[in-house]
Amino acid sequence: MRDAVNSKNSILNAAEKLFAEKGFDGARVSEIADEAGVNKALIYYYFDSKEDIMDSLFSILINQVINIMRNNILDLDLDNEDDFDIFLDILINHIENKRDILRVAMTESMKKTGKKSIIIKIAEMLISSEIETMRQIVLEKGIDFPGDEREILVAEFFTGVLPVVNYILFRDEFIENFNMTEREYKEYFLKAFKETHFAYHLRR
Amino acid sequence: MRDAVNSKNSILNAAEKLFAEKGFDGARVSEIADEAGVNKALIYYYFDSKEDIMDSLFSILINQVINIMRNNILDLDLDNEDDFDIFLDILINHIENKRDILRVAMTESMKKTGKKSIIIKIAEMLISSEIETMRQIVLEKGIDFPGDEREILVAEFFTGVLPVVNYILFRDEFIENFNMTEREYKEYFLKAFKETHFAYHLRR
Amino acid sequence: MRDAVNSKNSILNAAEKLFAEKGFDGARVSEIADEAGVNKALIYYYFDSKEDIMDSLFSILINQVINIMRNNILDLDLDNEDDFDIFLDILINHIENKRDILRVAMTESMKKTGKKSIIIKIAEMLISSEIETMRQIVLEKGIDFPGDEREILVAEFFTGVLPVVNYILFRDEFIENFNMTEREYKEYFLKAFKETHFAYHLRR
Amino acid sequence: MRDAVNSKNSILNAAEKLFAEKGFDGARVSEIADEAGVNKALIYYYFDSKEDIMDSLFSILINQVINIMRNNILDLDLDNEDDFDIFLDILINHIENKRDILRVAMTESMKKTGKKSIIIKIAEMLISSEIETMRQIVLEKGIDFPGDEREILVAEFFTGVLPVVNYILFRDEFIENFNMTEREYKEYFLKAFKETHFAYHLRR
DNA sequence: CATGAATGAGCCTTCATTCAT
DNA sequence: TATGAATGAAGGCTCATTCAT
Repeated sequence: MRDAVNSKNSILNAAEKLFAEKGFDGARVSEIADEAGVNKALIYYYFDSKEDIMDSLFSILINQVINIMRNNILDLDLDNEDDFDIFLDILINHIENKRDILRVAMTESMKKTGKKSIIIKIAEMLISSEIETMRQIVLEKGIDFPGDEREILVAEFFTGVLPVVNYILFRDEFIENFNMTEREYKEYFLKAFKETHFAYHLRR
Repeated sequence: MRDAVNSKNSILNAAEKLFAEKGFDGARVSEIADEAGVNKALIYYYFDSKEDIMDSLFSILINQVINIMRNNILDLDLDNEDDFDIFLDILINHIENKRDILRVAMTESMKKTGKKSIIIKIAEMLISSEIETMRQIVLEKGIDFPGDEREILVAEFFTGVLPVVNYILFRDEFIENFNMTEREYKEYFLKAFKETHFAYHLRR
Repeated sequence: MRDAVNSKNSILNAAEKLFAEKGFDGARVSEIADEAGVNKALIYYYFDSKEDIMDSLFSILINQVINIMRNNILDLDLDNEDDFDIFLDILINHIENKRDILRVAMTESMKKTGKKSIIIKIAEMLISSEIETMRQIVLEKGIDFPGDEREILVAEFFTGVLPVVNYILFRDEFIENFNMTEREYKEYFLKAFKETHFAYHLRR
Repeated sequence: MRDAVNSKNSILNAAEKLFAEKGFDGARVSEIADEAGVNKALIYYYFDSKEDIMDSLFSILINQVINIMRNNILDLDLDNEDDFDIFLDILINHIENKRDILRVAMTESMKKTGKKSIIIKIAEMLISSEIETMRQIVLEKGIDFPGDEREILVAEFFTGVLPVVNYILFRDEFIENFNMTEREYKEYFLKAFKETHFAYHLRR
């Protein structure tokens, strides 16, 4: 191979896949090496430790989230149904693409390790970004700034972001166990999501 | 403390705690023994394997869910705000009490192991119960049976149950990182939850 | 085997032998296990780490040195040739018996690790003991206390103890390479040692 | 700095330092490369293996010993106190300069590897040289050839050379642990050494 | 000469599990 | 029931060494 970039990426991809399947502790470094098609020792040439691989993956994820946010998605007017649909589509698409690493992020974030979890880090970014957007809207349109920014964070996080993430992560199992098609699964979820989260935006 | 029943319970309690903290793979049988104050080998007198401990915990959880469901919680009329509040209170309380094991259930269920996850099992129970309840209402009141039972499952699961579970599981970290009090955290969540999930019930 | 004391001792003996042959870093834990006839993991049941094995060996050595010192060897009058001969005999015998671990102690002590080496620890014990003995003699006989106790330490250590230790440690190689018998080797060394170290005691 | 000769020398110097600090097995090839400021692979351009580096260092040491011996140091009359002082000074100086590599030579020689140790090789050189010198003296002065040349070797080695070597190797630790100045340490040792080894020469 | 990338072998340590009492 | 001792099977990580450029 003799190709540094490819080797390192192979490792990252393999790790992402295996961490998603078995969890961080359940995945074996040797499996990652096999999956990546590289020598096990090479992993330690590029990374300090197994944990360092996960940190790198999380770091990449965070950068991607930042890029997504920069792409003015948040400029959409979520109180408008068409915009909300577009936003939802984009959001689901992004989450869909980051499925595996998000699965890892969720499971690892739920452990009580004492360290700041990656999900919280992402939440921080989202809120600070959303608040910035809001301030601009407030300035431009002269409307009231909504009560407490932390209130928005909590609402968006638990009734907006997390349901979508969970919808993606549990899809395969849901479809298999409750015999529905992927189309039905999506239809049911979107209907419910719009009746709840969109309704919430409307009312504000 | 040193009799049979207590030994077994000590082990289960210790395992619940450690699985919640470190995940199933991260927790060590010897740690469980230490935390439980029993000899490591004794664990294998009561349980076949480490996995058997978790299965036992999940089995207990499922029985508790069944008991909760039997206690006619589902007889409440969720389209009535007072009833919804009562229901929400009870639900949150129950989830609160099962915090640790639910944390384990969530993290383990998110892995792509191929086996039916415990979260799916619980979802199955909830839907079959809810549908049974509905059938009775349909019979008694002569009203229409709602479109598709699976639609209800999806809606209830992703916009009802999971947000509440996540609200409990992420509490400590949220409070710590976004400097809010426990009271504020609860207030913000309940407000959002009612504006979404309760609104959803109303509209049906 | 199922015999704790024997297992632990087997490990210690095997480690002593292998550390002496190959040095601490050169010896393999698996070799130690094989040599001891125990499972490799059992080593970690009794010891925290490979280093802990060596520390235990050194700790045992130090205790033995203490015991040797307690056995009033130091009460001998080293300025009397017969006593000196007896003393020398005892000293050589002891060192002979602790050959292997002393070999390890010497090689490890020569590394510049920054930690206090075991050879220095033993030297400390010897000097404090010798000084105590001297104080008593001074008190009993009313003679002058020799100049500086540290002077004695240096002299005894480099012209007394270390030569004897080295004489033991280099024996096999000397005999093999300079074709002498064990008897000749001993004779030559004792002659030289008495002409130097004993002469030194005499002159004081 | 970056030319061939310097690269090789950097490697040798770095290896000497690290072998002295950590022993041959404890030192890492990558550390040597870092310390030398060269690429790790370059080491294998100049040397066949890690062991080859040490062999080169020992080879250099032996050549230096030969040079030292050629400088007619051994022509001094060690039975004359002034000459003995001069000799001692020169000897200590030389050993001082070869400190690090001598430390390695000592520790590696003490292992029971079966191979002829470098310390023994040096001893061989010393004795053959000394004996040659003696034969000349015997021829020139018509005096008796001393009993057994191996007797001389043993005496010189264990009561002459090794004490001086050890004095150098243990200096730093001695000074630090027995709170003496470097000057005191030297004074005490020289006094003892002369009272023993010089006295021995006198008596012959 | 020099170097970034790669690797086979193996090392220390751990862990779930079992055995004997 | 309970436990100290024991073990097979890895697991993460390291290291001397080699390769390709």
